Amino acid sequence: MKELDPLLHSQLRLAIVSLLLTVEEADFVWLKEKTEATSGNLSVQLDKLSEAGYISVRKEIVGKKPRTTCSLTPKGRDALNEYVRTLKEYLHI
Amino acid sequence: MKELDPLLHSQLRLAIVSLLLTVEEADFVWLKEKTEATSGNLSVQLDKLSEAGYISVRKEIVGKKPRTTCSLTPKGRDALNEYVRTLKEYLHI
DNA sequence: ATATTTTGGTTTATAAAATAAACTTGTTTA
DNA sequence: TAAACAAGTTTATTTTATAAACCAAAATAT
Repeated sequence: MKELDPLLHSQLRLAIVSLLLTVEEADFVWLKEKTEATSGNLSVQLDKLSEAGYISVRKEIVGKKPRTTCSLTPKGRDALNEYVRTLKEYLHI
Repeated sequence: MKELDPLLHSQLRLAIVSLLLTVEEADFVWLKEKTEATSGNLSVQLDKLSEAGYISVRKEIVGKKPRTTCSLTPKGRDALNEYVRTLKEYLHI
């Protein structure tokens, strides 16, 4: 049996990547609202996705406030597609 | 966002349940071969699924050897269906 | 006959994740 | 100007997954 990419096979990271799939760009605050994760957890998981090259993260100051914007990279998109393929094999869907 | 049943959202447990979906009954040795898990890991995860009522486990001695046979319960099947529904929502598939 | 290996596991220990709590820095607001 | 808030980060704790060690009985080799 093929293994499920452990980077994607995590509740929160899968949620993040799924959201990014629909939206082209998303900031920290929006992701936090959508996922209902704590800031800390979200921060950690974004780092992991970023280090894997699955998402790109841009940090800037906008109107005196910090803003962290994320988007799915082609590599991330590929990984997700592969993950879905594997899942479908598992679940016969 | 709905949460993915943590009992199913685990590489090995999902593999086990997926296999049981196709086969009505399976013994420890067969599951071990198919999943390529270690005995210890398999034993632990079967216990968790069993305690959750997702699978039923029968232990017997057959021809002087122990045999552990597992099968998916209706509850387990329902949980898996729900899990799949949630995943589909996440992934838009 | 008796060591030795194999089978079919279980139990315990370790490594890795996920999550939460505490902290930081700058910014409003009372 | 002290208190509260926003947007995060860092560190600590808990939970999970995984692996290593162990066990009992049977089969095999010596």
